[in-house]
Amino acid sequence: MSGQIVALSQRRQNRNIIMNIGDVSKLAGLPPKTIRYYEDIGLVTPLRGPNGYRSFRGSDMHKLAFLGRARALGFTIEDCRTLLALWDDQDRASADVRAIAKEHLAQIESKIADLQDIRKTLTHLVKECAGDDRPDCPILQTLENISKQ
Amino acid sequence: MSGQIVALSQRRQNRNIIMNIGDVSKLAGLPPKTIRYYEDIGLVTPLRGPNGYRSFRGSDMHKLAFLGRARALGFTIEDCRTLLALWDDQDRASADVRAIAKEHLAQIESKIADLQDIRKTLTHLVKECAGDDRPDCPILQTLENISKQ
DNA sequence: CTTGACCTTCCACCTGCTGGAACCTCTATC
DNA sequence: GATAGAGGTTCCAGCAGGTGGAAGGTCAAG
Repeated sequence: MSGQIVALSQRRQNRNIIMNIGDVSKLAGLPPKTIRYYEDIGLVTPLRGPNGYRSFRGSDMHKLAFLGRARALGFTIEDCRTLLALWDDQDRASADVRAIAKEHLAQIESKIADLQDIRKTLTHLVKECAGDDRPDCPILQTLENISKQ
Repeated sequence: MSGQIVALSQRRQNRNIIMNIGDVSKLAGLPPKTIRYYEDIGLVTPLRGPNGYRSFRGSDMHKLAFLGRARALGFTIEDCRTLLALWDDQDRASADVRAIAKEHLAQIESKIADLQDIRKTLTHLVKECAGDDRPDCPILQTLENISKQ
């Protein structure tokens, strides 16, 4: 990890471990805009250099990477805030973390089920529809009157 | 269908086929707010009575029901706009409708795949985590460093 | 000393509604 | 005729989770 940082930002690394937004953006895989947004809502609090630039420490970087992964798993921002706090808290109970993940998993599963229902209907409709230049269309008929489904 | 209307709005039905927003709301299964929103964005254009109340004709009702079903299948508002236009167009080609549905189906399937990936990871993590009062937590460890997954 | 890549802030916009305030209107009842 | 309550109206704000763009400051290289 620190090898990457050195490779990516040799100058800064030589003086300090502090990075600009572009550097963390590349390392954490998050757009600068998103990182600024995360600062706005208090998920990270980078330092500021004398020029007004944000200065990200290693710990900020880690937080952002953590956030990127949690968001990629579909956790809400508020879940992320809680997870970050638990991460920081050495006295946490893993049960708290697990509860959040479990609840989130349940929502994911419910979403999958919803989408599978939709997929089933759509697949059926797409199969039924001739898809030629005639106007007759079972898809529109179904939307017109779902009982025809 | 008209039986329902009569049952639901006998007075109005006796004079005319025109309904207030509450009536169509119940019949189409959409909240009044949503119906007003759909008017705002030009999906329906009910008439207005002398009191300023919206007056929905049977055709407006049908459009709203159509919209409700299309939205329930996850079509975007813009898709709905197009589908409504095709529905109105007696000279449409069913291929146009089918293309929209097919594209939408592809997106649904991609979403399902994404969610299934997430589900897999979360299921694994939830299983791994003891969920007791100790701080050790594979979930946080994974978010900290996804390669540990 | 200029060029271009960064960085800054701020404000608007996206999707698809939803909540609430402030106000008007209709209908039923007293 | 007054009034209560259930409708209806408009407008403005906000949700999640950012994204786009303008207007401007800064830095490093040539």
